[in-house]
Amino acid sequence: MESGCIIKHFESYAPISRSEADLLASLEKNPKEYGKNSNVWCQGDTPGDFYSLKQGWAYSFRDLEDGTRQVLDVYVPGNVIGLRDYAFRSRVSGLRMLTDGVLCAFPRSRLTEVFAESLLLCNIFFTIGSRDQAILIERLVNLGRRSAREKVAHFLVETVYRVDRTVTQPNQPLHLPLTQSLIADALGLSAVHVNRVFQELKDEGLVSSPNSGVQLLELNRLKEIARFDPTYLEEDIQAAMGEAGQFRQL
Amino acid sequence: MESGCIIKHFESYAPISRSEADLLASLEKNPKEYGKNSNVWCQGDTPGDFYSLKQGWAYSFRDLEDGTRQVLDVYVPGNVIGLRDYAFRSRVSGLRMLTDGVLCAFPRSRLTEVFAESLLLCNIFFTIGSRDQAILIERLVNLGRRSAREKVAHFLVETVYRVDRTVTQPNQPLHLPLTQSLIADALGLSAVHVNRVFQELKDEGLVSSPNSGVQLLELNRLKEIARFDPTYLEEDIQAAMGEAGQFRQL
DNA sequence: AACCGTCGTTAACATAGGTTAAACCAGGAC
DNA sequence: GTCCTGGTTTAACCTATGTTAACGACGGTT
Repeated sequence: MESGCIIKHFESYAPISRSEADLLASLEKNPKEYGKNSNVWCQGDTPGDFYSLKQGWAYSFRDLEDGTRQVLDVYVPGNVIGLRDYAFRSRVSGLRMLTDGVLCAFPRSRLTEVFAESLLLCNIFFTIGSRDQAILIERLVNLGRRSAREKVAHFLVETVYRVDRTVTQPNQPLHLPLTQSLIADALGLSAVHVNRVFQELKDEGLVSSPNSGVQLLELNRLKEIARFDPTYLEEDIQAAMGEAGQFRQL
Repeated sequence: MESGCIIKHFESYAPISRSEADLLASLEKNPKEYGKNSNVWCQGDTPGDFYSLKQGWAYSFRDLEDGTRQVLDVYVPGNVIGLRDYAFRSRVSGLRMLTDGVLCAFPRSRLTEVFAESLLLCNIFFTIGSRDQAILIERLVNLGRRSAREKVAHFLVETVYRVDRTVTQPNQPLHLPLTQSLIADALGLSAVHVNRVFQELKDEGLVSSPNSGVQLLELNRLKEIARFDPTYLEEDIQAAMGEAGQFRQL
């Protein structure tokens, strides 16, 4: 477990060598715990570090002038967070914990060095950026052209897909630590209306909400409602680097 | 002019060396002309090339099952297009010309080589990805949490900001080759309603629509309406690479 | 000149989703 | 136990935006 949280995540993209693992390990400063609802950074802050999310859930968001907010993305364990601010002098969005969790920080200033030392890692970072964009694109489609019912279903299904299923028990009911008002702010809806949709979905036996959070009971029905097509989550670094890529030497 | 269209664009991020310019030049296959409304690629296609937009305007979009569509982004001369598909086996969105134009293609397979040969170019590509994300984020906020009037104003102002003002005559009225139904599809609105807000804006003397396209007459008023904050367009590669970055040798 | 297709415009009507507000519920702090 | 607080639930009411449909203006084609 102390193999470092970035490393494990990166291995899911491509086999990485000993030296590359060392390089990644050198990036990580000490893991740090954050309490539920605590801010990791705020929009406008000067970006110093990127993070990888070792435990727990987080979300990025923008607060608007009129007191309303837009949730931009939800992060699940394993995700690399903050690359989006790579070339900016201030953070374009805030980051807050959705649950208690642990983050590993690594300094932005060292990213260029990593690029220089490992082409594979460079490609993986690029792949992550590409995937992040694909997710944003899909969220855009969701916001722009789907009904509230479809939006909610799509968001739930996507989130399940993003959870690393190697961690989740395959056949267990799927539990997401999302609140209804978070979902509302992610989908551009009011919390009241999200609740209306939830009542429907509950009546149909597709979801339930125990103490807190959401349980997905009928993933397949939800996929149908959302017309969910997971292509946009199936990135593949081989497609980018070609077969030869991974045999390159340092 | 034949210095290559990518090169000019990249120089706007950082001074690039002779050898880097040569490297970039080697990427470009022949510029090719595309007619208005022609498809450059379709969603689902196997991604082979990236493009830089030398002349004219283009837009990326997704067609939905119910016949509706979502416009994802509009591209103006100079933009690099398609990086988003970097790590995917099929294009996540289609690309179509908004006007007649010229594109330069460069093969994805060579991008890794570029990364290997020039750290600066690698960083610039990363910066472009970062900027693309910032634009998507802002579009998300626009779709999720603003009124139709604000959406339209914001979209127009953003688009003006993205046009390279070194090309545009500074004090000329700003003309954008956008159609109302494109704007509708970009903002998740109906064409009819976009027209309604256009009537308003025209009555107030903020925009006009001559033969075709949109003229912005009162940019400052539009910015107010949109509560436009251009921070998200002001990326800066120095922030990422640090001061030392650009003095590195090949 | 006549035709056609695309885009813009307008009006009448329909509805999904917003707003407000009040009650409720569970868990944590004391 | 009692109080709070953050989240959920319900209901009544309201409005921004969608839908449909018809017409007009323009540019390109034959």
